[in-house]
Parts: sequence; structure tokens; C-alpha cells
Amino acid sequence: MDTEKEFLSNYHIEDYERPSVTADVAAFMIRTEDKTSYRKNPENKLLLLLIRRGAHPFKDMWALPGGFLQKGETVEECALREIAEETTVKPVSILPVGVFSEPDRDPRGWIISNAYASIISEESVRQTGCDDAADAQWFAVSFTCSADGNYLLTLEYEDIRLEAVLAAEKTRFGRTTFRILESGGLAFDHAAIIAAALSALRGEAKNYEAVFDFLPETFTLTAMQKVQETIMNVSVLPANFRRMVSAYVEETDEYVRGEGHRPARLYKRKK
Amino acid sequence: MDTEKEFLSNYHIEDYERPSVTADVAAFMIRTEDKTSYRKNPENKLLLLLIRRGAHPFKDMWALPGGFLQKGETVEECALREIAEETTVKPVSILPVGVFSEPDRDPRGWIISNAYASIISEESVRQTGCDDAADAQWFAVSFTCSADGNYLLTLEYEDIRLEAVLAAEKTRFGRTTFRILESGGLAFDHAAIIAAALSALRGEAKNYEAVFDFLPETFTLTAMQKVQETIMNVSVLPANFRRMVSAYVEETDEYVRGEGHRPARLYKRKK
DNA sequence: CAAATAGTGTCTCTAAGACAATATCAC
DNA sequence: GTGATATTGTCTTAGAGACACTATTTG
Repeated sequence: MDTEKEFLSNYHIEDYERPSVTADVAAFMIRTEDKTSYRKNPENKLLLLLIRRGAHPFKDMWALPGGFLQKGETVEECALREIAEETTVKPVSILPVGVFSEPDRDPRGWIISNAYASIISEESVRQTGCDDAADAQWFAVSFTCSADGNYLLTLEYEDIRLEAVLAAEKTRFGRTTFRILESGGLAFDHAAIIAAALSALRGEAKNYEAVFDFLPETFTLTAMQKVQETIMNVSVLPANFRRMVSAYVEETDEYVRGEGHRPARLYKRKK
Repeated sequence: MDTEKEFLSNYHIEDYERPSVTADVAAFMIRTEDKTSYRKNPENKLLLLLIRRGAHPFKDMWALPGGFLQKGETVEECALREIAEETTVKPVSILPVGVFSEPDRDPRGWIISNAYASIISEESVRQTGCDDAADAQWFAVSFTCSADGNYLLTLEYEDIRLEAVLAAEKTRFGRTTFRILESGGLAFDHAAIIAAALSALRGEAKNYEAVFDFLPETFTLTAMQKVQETIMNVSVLPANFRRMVSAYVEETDEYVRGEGHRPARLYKRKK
């Protein structure tokens, strides 16, 4: 009968075949567009960071930032590291989306991916400017349910337009998985990962958690509502929105002036 | 410039160090206890399947069933296979709980675990009888928040009593992770995995999805309510429970008779 | 003043909690 | 009848959607 110590010294973990493990990150940002009139409030756009692959496989196609898990870090730390390497900004928060482990999902071999959604604040990007590299760009996101029950994921940056089609498959427990019908020029199974990340993000925006992460320290309630509506792709009456978030925010004494209409009070998140 | 084909033939995935990947499963069952009186309804108990480890490390301690990911299967398939190998019954459903990847979580080396909760119906266990092996037993589960804000996880089988203490750490998005203060004799970080699985299970029982999976094809509403209450550790007034589930169930023409009180109509899940 | 947004009040409807009351069986 | 559960109905309250109305600013 071995002792535990003896057992461990004789144990060779290398004897078993193992997969490679990666973390892939869908990094979202909301950009405030330019005003169309001196008195109109600006629109918002939901953006997703994609990297143009410089190497095979899927060379020159667009993919989520991500990379291999390194010894000594957790998968979550790996996701944070990868997003930091690509953007130079620290994500406000990070949300697990799922594990993608279909054996044939990567032509390089047996590689399973831990997917995360992360939220990057517009503020932090404006400060450090992270999209100067031509191979990393923020794409405008559209994700809608089409008439035939499939989902259409559209990603646009200047004249580049990626259109993926996904079949939504309801699994147990109200979860939905997405099967790629057309990848739309996205590498690997990243179209499915992006769809899952968007679903997760929308789920978390319901309780306003995710909404705050897109916003600066202080914000107007209208700005908050626009963020919520941009993520969720629905609209609410302003009066009702104010009532619903009133428990989560607190007033400051400051106002936004000079907008061509009544000044809006700034709020901050209630701890 | 390589073609993709050339690139892949020169690509040696073995050059990079990789972790081992496992799936661990918290398999839950609800057992109907014996009646204490001819006319009283029986109580329910929530049970969790644990395996006594026959090998180092943590030899002779209790652990979740689980095992290494094999080539050609997804982590979910791995979880299903592992639970089938241990119990001979097919779980009704399986629910992802999270990835546990702290570098030092396994003394054998770099091993990350994909945790799942699975639901086993009492019916299927009664039919095939899966706990004849002395090294696999169903433990009664108790999981409560103690006065100091920590969580107490108690697992009992006959004279064996495992008591783990966990600190709940709120992460973003309303999620909670559990840090082990006392493992209570559970192997690896399995106390934390069990706590996370119970949290996930309770979350899914709110919308009755998980509740149906514990029940047979047809059931009384009282039986359904007891299952819900057993999982969630809360109680509801019967009148209100009936109203709340009325949208999810439909009547059958059958009744349960001979119980010493008014016969209860049998219901089935509404598709 | 006009255009636009900021902000308040109120009506209605629905869902959930509390609770009263009735129904039906085995012993 | 008694003790237990089964089942229905109703009162109340909280929250969300709809909408009317007022307030405030800049060009």
C-alpha cells in the first residue's frame, strides 16, 4: 500500500493524452455616436472587438481574441490576460459564456475553448486608444431573430460586413445553444461563441449589472436607458425606466448643461 | 507563404504544454421517504452521489464522480459518460456549473475540471438500482447559510457525516463563487463544486424546469411542490403554488387513491 | 416660440402572498 | 366523525406598462 507521497512521485500525468485549452473573449463596448442635431441626444452602437488572423488556419479571417491557457493561471485569468494583450485596456468585467469542445472545432487538433464575454467601457478606450492596430477592429453588432426562427448575426466595420446565420437550439433549463449554418467569414466556431456571448450579455443586462459596466462613474438616466436598449434591442418608456432603476442608482448634485434642452441630473450607481 | 494545408501539416500541437481536462458531476436525486402515518404524505430528501476514492490522492475520501476528457467527445458527453459509468442510469438532464482551474486544485498536477450538475429521477434508480457498490453512495444534502454569512454544506449517509464550510464571494453579475474554509473530508475542491452545483440547481428550480426532471411522467401537484421545496429550501402556500405552476402543467384523468385523504389528480408537464 | 429632452404623477393590469372555505377520502 | 390532504376563491399588495402632463434649456 503506497502512501500518498509515494503515489504522487510515481504518477506521470504525461502518460495520458490531453487537449489544448484556450480562452476566447467576446469584448463588447458601446460607442456614443455623433449628434445629428445640436439638441438631439446621440445614438449608441454596440461594438465587438475582432482580430484579423495573421496565421493559418483561417488566415486573414476575423476571429475573437484569445489564446492558450498557460501553466499557473486560471481560465478566467487567461481570458483577462488575452484581452489585455489585445486592447491595452482592462475590461470592467468578465462573464463566463460556456465551454466549446466539439472535437473538430479547430483544424489544428484537439483544442477546447472557454468562452467569456467582457465589457469594456467607452471611457477607458478613449483614454488609451486601443484600436490603432489594423488587425484589431471594433465591429458594429446586430443580432436579430429572423422570420424562419434562425438568428442573424451581422458585424460591420467600414466596408467589411460579416453575416453569420445560426440555428437556435433550446437545451434544458432555458438555455439556448447556437449551431452555425453560415459562418459569415468568421474563423473557427466563433460565430456560435459570439451568439452565445450576446445571449449571456442580454441576460445580464436585465438586472442592470452589465449596464453599469458600460457607463462611466456618473451618468444621466437617459444615457443608462440607451445603453440598456442598445444591449437588449428593446425599448422602454422613460418614465417606467426611471422607476425601475430608481432602486439601483442615487442622485448626485451635478447636471449636464448646454445640450439644447432641459439639463439632466447625473446619477451614480448605488452601492 | 504557406497554404493552409502546408501550415497544418507542419503544425505540432504537442510542442505546447497542456493541462489535463476532466468533467466532474454532482448527480442529484430526490428520494421519497417512508410515510410516518397511513394518511400523512411522505417527506422528500435531496441526495447527492459521492464515490469513495480507491486511489491516491485523497484515498478513501469522498469525491464527485468524474474523469478525464477523452479524445472525440465534448466535455458534456464526458460528463454524461462518467455519470453513466458510475450509476448505470441515464441522467434526465445535465447543467453546466462552471470551470474550476486553480493551478493547485489537484495535487497530481495541472488538471482543470468542468463541473456539471445532473438530475437523476427516483424512478430510474428504483428500476435499475445503482447504489449496490459500497464505494458509491447517495448522501443526504443540507446546504444553508449560517449566521456569520458563510455556508454550511452537510452530507450524510448512515453514520458518515461530511461537514464543509464555505465562504460565499459575490462576483459580478449576481454570481457567487464559494471558497472552501473547511473541506469536511471531501476530496480536491469538490466541496466548492458541490456548493456551486447546488446554487445552480436552485436557480433552475425557480422556473420549474429542474423540478420536472426529478418527477415521473405524471405526478400530483403536491408531489411537485414538495420537490420544489426540497430543492429550494423554502415553502409556499399550496394554493399559490398551484396557481403559479398552472401554466406549466396539464391535467390528466387519473387520480391517486387509497391515501387516507382526498384523492389527488395526476398532472403531466405541458409541452 | 419651437424643438427637444428631463422629470412627475396616475391609471390599469397582472402576479404573488395571505388566508378563508369547501371537498373527499381511509380509518 | 376525525384527521389528513386536495382544491377553489378572494382580498390585498407590489411592480410593470401606458400615458398624460409639467419643467427647462438653446437657437
